Amino acid sequence: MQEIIQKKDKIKGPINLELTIASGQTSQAPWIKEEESYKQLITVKDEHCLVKISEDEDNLIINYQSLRKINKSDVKSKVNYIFNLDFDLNKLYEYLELDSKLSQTINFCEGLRLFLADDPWECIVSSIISANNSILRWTKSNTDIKEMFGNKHVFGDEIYYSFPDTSTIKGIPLVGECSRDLRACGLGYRDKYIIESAKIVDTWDLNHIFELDYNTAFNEISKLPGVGPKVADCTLLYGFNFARAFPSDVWIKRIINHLYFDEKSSLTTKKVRDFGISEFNDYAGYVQLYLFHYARCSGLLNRLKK
DNA sequence: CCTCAGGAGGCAC
DNA sequence: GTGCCTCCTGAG
Repeated sequence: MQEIIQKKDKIKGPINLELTIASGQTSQAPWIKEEESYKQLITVKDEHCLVKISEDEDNLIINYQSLRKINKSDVKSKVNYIFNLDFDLNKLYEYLELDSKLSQTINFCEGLRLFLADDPWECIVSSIISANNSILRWTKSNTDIKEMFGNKHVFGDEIYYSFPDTSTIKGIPLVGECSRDLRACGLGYRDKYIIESAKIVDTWDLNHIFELDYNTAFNEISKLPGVGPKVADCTLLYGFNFARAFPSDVWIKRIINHLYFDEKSSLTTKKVRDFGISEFNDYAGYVQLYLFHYARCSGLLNRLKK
């Protein structure tokens, strides 16, 4: 087990691991909590690496191990990427303070950061599963896919499963042909979307998506079956770190409607997406994250249900 | 038993 | 382009 100590005062703004991991962002299933640390199998330069992250008052502590040799600096930059530690949260808070509707979110979201995907392909699948679904079922499906179809990795007495790649998933038979099918993971009719998407992504170089401008990337990713506007934006935000993406669902529509429009206005999720992108620009993704978490914690979400 | 929530796809207009 | 229905699962 190797160790990386990262001083919190070198990070721009606060970091709350618990909040970030457990806030229901659709990039990946939550990391596993073990006493005071969180652990997960991630990939570092194509090598599988078990990471355990914890914190004390002054430091983030990253412990890691892998079967083959990997560079400490590569582990550090991947973990920093996943927890968006290079992002300046203080600047975001200065921006949120300018709008009284947004400034109230800070109290509920102190240290909440984007929880970015270790693997963009995993994020595409988990975002497809999130559509028309609940967080509880979504989490279970993601975990089941890894355990049923992923590769097993043993570290001492601990067993982890990596997320199955496109060539594995595209070969999974549809329901009825085999008992070990995707529906056994509880994801319902989305099974064919995932298998068909795997066939398409298998012919893509996903790293290419990172290089595109946001609109082009949105059009590209929208070509996949099961990927509509909301899922495309989730994928671009959490899987490819496009800060402008503003995932717009019924919940964010209700919140935006309540805060920025007449209660009786006829907003659609599409209009809300356009509003979010043009209003919040490069902070759109964070504003969506903060508004949703604020609404859930403040009780606003429950009031908007009625 | 029934009803409901949640986005994408598909079809009608 | 907009409106409406179905897809599956688990919770109530």
